[in-house]
Amino acid sequence: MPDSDPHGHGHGDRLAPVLRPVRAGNGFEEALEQILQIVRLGLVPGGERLPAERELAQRLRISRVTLREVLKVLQDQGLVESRRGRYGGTFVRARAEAAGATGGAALRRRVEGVDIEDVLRFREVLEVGAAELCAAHGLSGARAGLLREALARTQDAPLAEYRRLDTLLHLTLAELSGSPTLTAQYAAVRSTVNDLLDCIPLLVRNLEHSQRQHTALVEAVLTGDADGARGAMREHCAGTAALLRGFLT
Amino acid sequence: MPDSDPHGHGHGDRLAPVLRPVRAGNGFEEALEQILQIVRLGLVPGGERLPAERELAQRLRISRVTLREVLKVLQDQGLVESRRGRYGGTFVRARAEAAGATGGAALRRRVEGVDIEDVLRFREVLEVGAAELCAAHGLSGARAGLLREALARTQDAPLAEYRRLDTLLHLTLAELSGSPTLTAQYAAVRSTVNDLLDCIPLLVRNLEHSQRQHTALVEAVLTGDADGARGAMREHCAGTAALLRGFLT
DNA sequence: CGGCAAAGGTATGAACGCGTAACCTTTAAA
DNA sequence: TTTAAAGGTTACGCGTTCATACCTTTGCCG
Repeated sequence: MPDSDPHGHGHGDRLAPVLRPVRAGNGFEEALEQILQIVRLGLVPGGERLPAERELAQRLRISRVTLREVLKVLQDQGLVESRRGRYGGTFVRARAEAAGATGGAALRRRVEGVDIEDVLRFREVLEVGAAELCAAHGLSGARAGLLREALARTQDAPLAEYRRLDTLLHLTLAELSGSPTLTAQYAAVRSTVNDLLDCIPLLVRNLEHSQRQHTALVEAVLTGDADGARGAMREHCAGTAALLRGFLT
Repeated sequence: MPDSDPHGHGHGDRLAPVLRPVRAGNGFEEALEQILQIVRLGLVPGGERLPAERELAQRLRISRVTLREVLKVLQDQGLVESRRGRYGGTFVRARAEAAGATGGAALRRRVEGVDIEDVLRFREVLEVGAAELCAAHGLSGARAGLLREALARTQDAPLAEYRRLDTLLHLTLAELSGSPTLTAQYAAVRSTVNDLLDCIPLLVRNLEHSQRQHTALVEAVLTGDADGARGAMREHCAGTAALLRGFLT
């Protein structure tokens, strides 16, 4: 008889999925994670600034003191750079500069311990679901425009910006799904995926392939072809997944 | 020009999906939420006990003091009942007794402020995705057995237990998807769905319909029919969704 | 050229949340 | 009647976080 079930009540570890440790981190760590997300998702491109400290602290509902400790860490890792004076701010460093600062040690530290299968499957579920929701419910003119716009931006993207604009396209689709929870979860998982992608080479072949899939995907979504959208997205995700599974042991 | 973009950097509120307030609650509230999930999901059936305080505190990584404050609240709401002495413990009260205690005021409080569309869409995405993953990857003999078993239990369920066993069936499928993240997210969203379901009448008609869908779903999953599994699950979710949308304003 | 406004940089002290640790009390099985 | 295991209680202390104020830097605009 297992220790955890001394009374024979018979519900072995059914509680496991829910009974995870509370507070994965303190406020400081959570804030760090969120700002890392902004950077990894490319919501603020390299060279541009984050909101001012006072504003950022308010939005995260933490004190400026705590926020500054977070920024201190990011600066030590070479991910951001602060400039004083009016029109100063906290600027996101381009990936090239950033990698130079610590040799990517911080990235490797973040990536190890990630359950790749978990991430890839969860990602696929969210993306395929979002695509299907958008196609099935249809998009109003304005919303369709947003999607088309995001796609267009990826078409004529310089190589260094491709990852960022691709992320934005997918994030747009997630937002258009009409489920804020889905959007937030996608943002979280995608930021992890981007970390993984940073560990492997960027192949132009895959990139062109990606672009064709994006086009087909958006086409299907806009014409309300739910099956087509789902299929296109699944294939698209499978491509990335195969790539990552291949390179990461 | 909007206040939030004084420099014209042009990234309006792209940050919104990520920049939510840190620490939705303190440790106390997070723990409360998790134990509520256990109860709402029926992971511990009415009449049975939660793990002992000392063990529960360890698994949640909180102190016994904090845990006891959580249990105090749950007791005040009539959801659990403590018994002292050896072979005592914290027992989950059956829904009938629980409702009597506070007249369901606590339930109504939890339910208001829920974005129903968000919940229903997110739920559908997760469930359909889990079904497809299971069908596509195939289930080993042991795993297939778990699913069949969970289905069988819902077949001959007394009406009062149906909700609980249905939840367990769906949770099993989520676990079999092979993505712990998906499982955890499903647990969270399903506990909200159960709250919503508690606000509307239970119709035997729907229940029978549900059962047919469950059977078809499991059948499709076990034969590796991904399209069929997805379709069955989507229909199943649509049913619940229509019900909830109809009854809740 | 000088000042203003907005940004980051610094310092301090209090408040609060939470953990640790020890103890008491109850209870049913052995 | 003993005892083990459960809930009930208390006290103290530490680390995080907040609130607040103030200083310093710097570019634009009058």
